[in-house]
Amino acid sequence: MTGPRRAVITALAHRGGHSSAEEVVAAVAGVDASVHRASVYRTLDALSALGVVQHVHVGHGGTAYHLVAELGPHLHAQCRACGAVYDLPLDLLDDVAAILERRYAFVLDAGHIALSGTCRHCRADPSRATARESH
Amino acid sequence: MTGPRRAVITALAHRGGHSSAEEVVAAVAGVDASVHRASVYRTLDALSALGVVQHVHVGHGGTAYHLVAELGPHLHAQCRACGAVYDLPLDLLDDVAAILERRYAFVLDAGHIALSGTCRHCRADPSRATARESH
DNA sequence: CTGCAATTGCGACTACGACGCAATAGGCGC
DNA sequence: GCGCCTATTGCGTCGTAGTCGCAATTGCAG
Repeated sequence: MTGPRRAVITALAHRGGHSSAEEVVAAVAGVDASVHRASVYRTLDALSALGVVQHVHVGHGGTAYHLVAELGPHLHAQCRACGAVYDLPLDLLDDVAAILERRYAFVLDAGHIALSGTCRHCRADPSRATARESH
Repeated sequence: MTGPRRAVITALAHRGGHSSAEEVVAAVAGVDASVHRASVYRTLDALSALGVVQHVHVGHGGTAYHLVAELGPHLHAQCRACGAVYDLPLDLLDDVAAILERRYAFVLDAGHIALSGTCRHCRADPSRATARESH
């Protein structure tokens, strides 16, 4: 457990919730300015392998990282219009996972991607949308 | 309906299945070498808006495009180990969509992201994995 | 305290995609 | 068929996200 690794964990804890890799880089710089960008990336990979952090692929928005300990395992959904990421209960896709396993022998890793759709705010007020994915 | 647009549709049809943007660029070059990279990207966006093509965010693998007419609307799952993308029936997430709408007023767009997991081949033979997402 | 393997800092590099702008070409009305 | 106006294109450049090779460093075990 080296300096940079502690800095990454500290930064993730300090920010809370989901952070993009580049946000983590910035937050780490605030903890220990001598830590290099590439080390943050490598550390995030290493901590993923150890199960300390999880990463989620968010459709349009790249990759998000978060501490597992902070919220426990859970699922994600992203609003296509405003980009917000919502947390969902872990069991939401249990039935789907069972079907996939039975019919296709495919083992689902539900927490690894964010579902996509439109959140209630953006349904009501489409102008909320930041200049995100309109295509 | 201009030259480049036809070239993109032709290229997509010629390749069949799912193609990354850069694969489309390469295929288009084979049809009409004078078509610029940026035009392919813009055309894919335009055709998405028209509903002629669909794009899917595939966890680790970027974005994939396909003609809607070719297979009809459907869902996707990607194997985290080997990167293969599988097609799934459209109704697989209907129950989940209903729950999300009822409980969170979130409108699910199930076809827009690929579910993640491990396919039957990679379960049986982990060495199959190309140098993809191990983290 | 010493030595070795793992990790780090660094910079350059790739890939994917977006943007601004001037030139071009589609297709509509006539 | 003709000309005009708008949408689209080609082009280069920029930005972002992430990776790589390598030499220097650091953690840790003995």
